Amino acid sequence: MSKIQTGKGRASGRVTLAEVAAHAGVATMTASRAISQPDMVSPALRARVEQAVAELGYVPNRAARALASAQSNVIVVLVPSLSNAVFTAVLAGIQDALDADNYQILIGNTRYSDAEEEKLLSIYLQSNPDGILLSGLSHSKRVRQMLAASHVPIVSMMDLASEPEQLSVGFSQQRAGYTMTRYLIDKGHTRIGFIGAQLDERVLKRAEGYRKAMDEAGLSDPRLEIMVGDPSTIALGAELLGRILASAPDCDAIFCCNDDLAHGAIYQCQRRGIAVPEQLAICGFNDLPASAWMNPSVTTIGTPRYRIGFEAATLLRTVIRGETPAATRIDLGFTLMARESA
Amino acid sequence: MSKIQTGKGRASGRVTLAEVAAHAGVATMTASRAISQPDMVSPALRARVEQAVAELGYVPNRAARALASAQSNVIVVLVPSLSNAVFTAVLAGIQDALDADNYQILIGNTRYSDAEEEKLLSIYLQSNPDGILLSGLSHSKRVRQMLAASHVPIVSMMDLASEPEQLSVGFSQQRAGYTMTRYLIDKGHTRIGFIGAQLDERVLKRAEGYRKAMDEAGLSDPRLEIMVGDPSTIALGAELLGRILASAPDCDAIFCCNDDLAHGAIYQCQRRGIAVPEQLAICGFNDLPASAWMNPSVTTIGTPRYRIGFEAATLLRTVIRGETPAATRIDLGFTLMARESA
DNA sequence: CTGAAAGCGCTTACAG
DNA sequence: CTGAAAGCGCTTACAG
Repeated sequence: MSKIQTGKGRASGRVTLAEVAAHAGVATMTASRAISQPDMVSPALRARVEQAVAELGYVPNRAARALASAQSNVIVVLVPSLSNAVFTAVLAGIQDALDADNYQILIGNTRYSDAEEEKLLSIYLQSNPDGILLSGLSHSKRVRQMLAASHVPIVSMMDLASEPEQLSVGFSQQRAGYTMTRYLIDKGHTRIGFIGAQLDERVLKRAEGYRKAMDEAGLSDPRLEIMVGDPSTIALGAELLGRILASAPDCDAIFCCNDDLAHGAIYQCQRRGIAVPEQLAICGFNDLPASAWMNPSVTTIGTPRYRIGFEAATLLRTVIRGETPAATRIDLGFTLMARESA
Repeated sequence: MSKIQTGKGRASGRVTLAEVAAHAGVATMTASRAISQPDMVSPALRARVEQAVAELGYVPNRAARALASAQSNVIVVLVPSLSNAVFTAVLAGIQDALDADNYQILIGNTRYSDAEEEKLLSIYLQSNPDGILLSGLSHSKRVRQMLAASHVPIVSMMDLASEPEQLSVGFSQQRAGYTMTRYLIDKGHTRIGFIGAQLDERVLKRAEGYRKAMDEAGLSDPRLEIMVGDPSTIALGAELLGRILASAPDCDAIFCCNDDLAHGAIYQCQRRGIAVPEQLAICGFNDLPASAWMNPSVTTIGTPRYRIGFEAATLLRTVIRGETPAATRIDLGFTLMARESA
């Protein structure tokens, strides 16, 4: 009883479990159980502990729990961008999937940089995460080494892995690029340009799909491709429209690697007096909200980003629990949204 | 020496500091210092420890460090949304400000919900954060109690606190709302509508500013106000345009509480054949990227969201270090962006 | 500059 | 169902 102190603990200045236990008149570990595994404690003691927790304003120390249990309840999520609506939707899906469990989600923004990804991973690995959600399949050697050494379960999001041992949830970026290009070809376009920015692995795969379709149709022409490493923005789309029309003035359709670019290209056409789609068809990728509302509305590829996050988190949780997942490679597909702009 | 094991630690399955120390032939605490305070260790020993770290692939256990040092190096950030570009910009500013330091940033998305904010805060408080960055000034009683009991330094973002003891970084939402409304009045508009969604505290303050300006000009009319709790989206803007024109058919200008709504309203005007700004002026708030590019380009309020994050994090860091900040209330202002739509 | 000891606040087997 | 003991992997004063 005399262990009840001032209500302030020691080093951390916080109430400890031992103080709660003393206050409730039980052993520390009974208090621990009353909190973590309430079913294993008699209702009477449980109630006393709960009351002590409330009276003392006890806040568990997560570091102590993690250290003692060798279990962090942390899940790390690495995304390349937070300003891209695609990844914020992925995050929303992850949050929803993990909401019931007591996981702490560590969100890292790699900003499309290998160095940043390495840095974040090395820091987050210090938290001994239960699992990791990664964006994309291609990572630097150091990242792969750290990941392998950590023995932490990983699920890759956005695209599908070739080997089934690697857990992945997404859709074929290449097939989506191919599908959109075929759509434009089937509409009768013959001079179809491709505008790619950021040049992350997903954009590169979409470009591959574009090239495949163009090759098959005998329509390939390097002048029709504009690829730049800058981030995808509306402003860049406007600029690249000018670049591609300079490079291929007879261009009759443009496949933009994502919607921001397509929006910028369309706004720029409006300023230049180019009729979309009559003179120039323009389509995008990802189906951002504005695409359905702009005038003209934008033809694009709808992507299941929320579901990617949700299913990836669900899959990861299954693996963390030691259960065997029904599938290790979950293809969520994509949808061609045919609208006015192409 | 015989302490060097298989390279695998015990419970956590990881290499420990003790193993690193044994490998380097030094005491555990010398190894600890070589890593945390390298200046306090002789170059020779430091090199041996560093080599041991590399050879063994040592990853520090953050939970153990936090527990022993009673210092988490965690900073909690609570934002109401991740799909709103305003808050992702705030986060980018925070990241940049804290990049050099070894902080782990815990990002929580409260989804504009008090209950969710309480839940996240109670979980994050378990990590014993060094500091907290909060969005807005108004919080539930439980949140205020938890915050007070925690004794953790807090900086509020987005708006300015009335009491100087409360650290805050942002700008006056009310003044911004007033400024935009005055602008419309000065342009000769007399039937100025206000469309508000989400109805978080910032929107409410902007509405207050709108009302003040309208009152002063003797132009107030409740039929000119549409307030709904739904999240701000382009789709909602399109819908609310219809609602306000039904409520006040003679409306000659609309102040949308943010850009998404303004975009939707403008797209809807285009579909209905209403000329913007000739028949109806429309303006927004926040200056999202599309606002500068749309046709017509959108008159709006430019807000210093990136800088809010950056300065708030910088202020918090100052306080955490025990230093006295130059100012406790940092007004970053706003900018009226007069463009084509109003 | 270097080190042996104690302790951070929990949980995990192990008994009873 | 309940509890005394040991230990998780670090760091913090305190000596030398």
